[in-house]
Amino acid sequence: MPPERRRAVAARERARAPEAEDAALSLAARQRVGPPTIDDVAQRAGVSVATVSRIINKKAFNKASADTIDRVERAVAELNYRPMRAGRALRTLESHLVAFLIPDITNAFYSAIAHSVEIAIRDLGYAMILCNTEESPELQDAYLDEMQSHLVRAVLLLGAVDSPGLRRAAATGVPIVYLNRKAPPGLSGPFIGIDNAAAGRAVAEHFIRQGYRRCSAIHGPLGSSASRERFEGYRSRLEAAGLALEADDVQAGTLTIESGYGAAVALLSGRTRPRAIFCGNDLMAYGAFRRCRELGLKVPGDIALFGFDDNPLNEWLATWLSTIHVPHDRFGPAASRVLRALGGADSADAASAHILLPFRPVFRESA
Amino acid sequence: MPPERRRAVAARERARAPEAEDAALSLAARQRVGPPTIDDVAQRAGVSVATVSRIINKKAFNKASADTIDRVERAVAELNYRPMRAGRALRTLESHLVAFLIPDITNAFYSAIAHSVEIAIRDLGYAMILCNTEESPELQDAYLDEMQSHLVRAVLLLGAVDSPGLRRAAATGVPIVYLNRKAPPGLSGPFIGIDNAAAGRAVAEHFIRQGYRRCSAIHGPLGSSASRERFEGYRSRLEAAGLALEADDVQAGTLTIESGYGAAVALLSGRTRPRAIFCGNDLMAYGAFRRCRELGLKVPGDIALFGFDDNPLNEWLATWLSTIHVPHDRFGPAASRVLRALGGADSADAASAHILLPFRPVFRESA
DNA sequence: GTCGTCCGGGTAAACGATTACCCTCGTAAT
DNA sequence: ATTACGAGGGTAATCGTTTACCCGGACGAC
Repeated sequence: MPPERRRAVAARERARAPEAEDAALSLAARQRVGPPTIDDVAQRAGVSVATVSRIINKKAFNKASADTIDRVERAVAELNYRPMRAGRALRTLESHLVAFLIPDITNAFYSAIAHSVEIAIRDLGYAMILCNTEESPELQDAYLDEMQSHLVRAVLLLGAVDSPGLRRAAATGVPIVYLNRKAPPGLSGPFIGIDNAAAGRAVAEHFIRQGYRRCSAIHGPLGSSASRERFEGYRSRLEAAGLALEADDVQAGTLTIESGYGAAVALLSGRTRPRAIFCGNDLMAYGAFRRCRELGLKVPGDIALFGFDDNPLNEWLATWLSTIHVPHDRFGPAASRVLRALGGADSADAASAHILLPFRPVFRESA
Repeated sequence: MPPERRRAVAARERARAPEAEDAALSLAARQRVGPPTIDDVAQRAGVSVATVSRIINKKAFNKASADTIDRVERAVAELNYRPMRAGRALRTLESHLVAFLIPDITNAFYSAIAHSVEIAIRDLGYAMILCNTEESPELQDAYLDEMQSHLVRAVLLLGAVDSPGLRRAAATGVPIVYLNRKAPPGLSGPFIGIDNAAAGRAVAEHFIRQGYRRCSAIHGPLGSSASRERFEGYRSRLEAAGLALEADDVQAGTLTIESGYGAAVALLSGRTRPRAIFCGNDLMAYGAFRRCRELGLKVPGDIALFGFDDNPLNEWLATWLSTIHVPHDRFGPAASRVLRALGGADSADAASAHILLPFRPVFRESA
């Protein structure tokens, strides 16, 4: 029997044997283990549980004298009491948990965002429960359901994919904040991320400025607003400059290194090859890079690679990769603002707020 | 008022106004929102809550006829009912949460472990609550306390640091599993990781085999058993070969890229320089790599770098880095075994089990 | 016919925390 | 002297689930 159970069981046995004499009762009371409860604090401070609760929650302070507050706080410290979340959650029907759904925890860019968000969430007094969705609608749904039953305050959805469960969750009222990727069509909700279309255009402009005539692209899943918009911005800007992408020069990928490698194999298999490749994220650029090296192509001398996200490792390991820097460390503070607003009076505004973070092209030219 | 609250409030108001006529009652009953409860399921299936509970928990099936089971399961499906965790947790005094404390979520090696562990935890039917401790004892303690109040099943502690809260938590009975880094002195608990001393020796042997006469090291915090043991294994093996490390050739770091860079600056500032550097982890090797390039040194031609962990990105971006491959994808399954054992009859054995994972030196020689 | 003894359930008491009311003073205004 | 009121704090219901008991009937053994 896990030790946490012993206390409950003891209490139940006590209840079942009301004829037990006082000695046994107090024995049972003394023998119980597990964390102290609010009852213990109340007894030790010589007050009722109501008073203790009011004091630890800093509510209705007019209902407690300074002396009482002091006694209670001492009792809390002496017993090392911490309110059990389950009891509180059950009564208030809200927890101190915030769910964070992440498509790929091993992607350093995503985990940098997770890091930033975790700090913000902790500062708000919540704890973060992290779920890896692997871009799978089924997994996302399973977690969405699970998180609801945990009474999470909010769901932060990094890289949302469309799914029945998402639509269900959106309808039930738990706040969903979309990070990096907007809500799927028909759904709305606060969004935190960059202007992907503008960023895509910026890449195109750089290529144009450099005088690259033949440009190409490896884009991510077009079902993702982020991937779609950045690709569309890039494509349309090139087209406006008379450099329209040809079908052969566009490959679709899945935002993984392996997929970037595979796309580069296809892209660079013709007799002639593009001068520059815009990749949907840095990982795909890493994959493309390997293929370039296998073919003996110098980057960026023979072929320029442009990534997206600016993986924190880039400046150390991928000094050849130009990319769009997405300010991962600003997701947390932004999420914090949204979360606070959702709890406030202007929650209607917050529910549809779009926070656009500034992006910044980073040009890396070294070999 | 958050929608989840409305139901509770409605119920309370109902209780406060017992003279309300039936119409108002049923209105209130119909108007309530929020997720369905076990009562709703029971009513819809025409049974008592006890029966519903027994069926959804697959307990005491002899107490339900096939017909009843069917009715209940249909009701659950139709209402999309999911038991609220808080109620369950409060009653059973145990949750479906497993805490995972990670020193640095942006370190891809750690997050690869997190990924593996998350899958294993999900397979066990639990959810993972992830906390970033940043190697800080204070943060670790705060999270340890918080997790206890969440009634977590277990705490998986990746990269434990010694702290009062850890000793307190260890005493209270919540199972703590130490990953990668052993329990601090005086504490015991199941451990999952590699034989760091042997791995350190393997690095030394490689250097000896290669004929490197002057070897050096950038090690991590010696308070960490992992860092200490791998450095000690390396140092002692070199010494046994007559290649004892000199004081100038050893630098301490903090397992970050920046720290590796700084250590390399110091290490490579003398008139002569070591032929090889063993770094406490891959990140520090990345930092050292930059310094080497700044000095115009070829890696591994002029100077060999040896890392530790085998960051998943290495084979794509750091093809010059030899390292000790730690099987990050085996932490999850191992943790799963430990967790299952802790719940089983042999929990005493499990509480002190050491699972040694196989490591594998990876030699990368390309420029 | 009487006694176990299963089957198939229902009843109600917990789990720990919160909070709407209720109660009792002391004091001040009338 | 009476009323009003605020300060200080206690009582008990309640959140959703689980589960130890209780209960009525069917059925077989004696």
